[in-house]
Amino acid sequence: MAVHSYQEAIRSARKALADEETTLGLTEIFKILGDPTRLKILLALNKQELCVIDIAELLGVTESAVSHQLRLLKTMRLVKLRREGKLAFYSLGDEHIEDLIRVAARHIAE
Amino acid sequence: MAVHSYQEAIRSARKALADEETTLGLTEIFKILGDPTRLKILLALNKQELCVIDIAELLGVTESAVSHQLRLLKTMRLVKLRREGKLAFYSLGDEHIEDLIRVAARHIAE
DNA sequence: TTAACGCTTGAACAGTTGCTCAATCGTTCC
DNA sequence: GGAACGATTGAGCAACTGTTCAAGCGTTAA
Repeated sequence: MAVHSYQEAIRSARKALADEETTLGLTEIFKILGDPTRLKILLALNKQELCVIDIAELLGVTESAVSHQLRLLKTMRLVKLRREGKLAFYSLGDEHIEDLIRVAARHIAE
Repeated sequence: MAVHSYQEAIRSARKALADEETTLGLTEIFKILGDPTRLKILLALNKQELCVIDIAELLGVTESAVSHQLRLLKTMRLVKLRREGKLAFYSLGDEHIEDLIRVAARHIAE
């Protein structure tokens, strides 16, 4: 639908901003993905579960740094945890993440 | 395709992390979207162009704050500028943004 | 029990971020 | 020209973020 007047444009924009709560929820997701360590963790867990030590080694960062970020990701329900003995296996907790990353990648490729 | 051994899982993860440059590009996009002011600007410009004063009023922030963020968005080619007299009309510079926001919204709605 | 291992946690620190404020620029109107 | 207006800019600041480091927890192996 085309916008016919500037007044109408402003009304349309106001409508797009109406749901403040959703908007803030969106920023939370994007903020999470906007850090290299966290995004790499999610990429690494894309198709399989991994334990903390291996994630750390794959990313080239300390276990501590990974653990801190995993806690955040778990809180946001983007990863989930399975304990097995003294190992902690993490895996993706949400199927939409893959979509998000794919769409963003398309932007880069343009 | 299923992963049959943990060694294979590690190989798969390593492959997912192979393209460091793309990964960093992705975080740049997500970082941009991960701020309420910037995301709101993009939402407001979703279907029409707007000038700085009106964006500021719609978001309830100062023109200065909007202008700072618009500069960033313009640098990243997420918005583009059209000057008309003393007004500066901004509009979306990329059609993928809408997709990104839609996919992220789906995550929230779950 | 003790030691080793995988992982987590909290405090502290350095770096970054987004805003405010004041000054300024460019355009329009008188 | 000068005033008004829309917009931009840079410096400064407060808040936030991600990492490091050291300490500690739970589990397993000796």
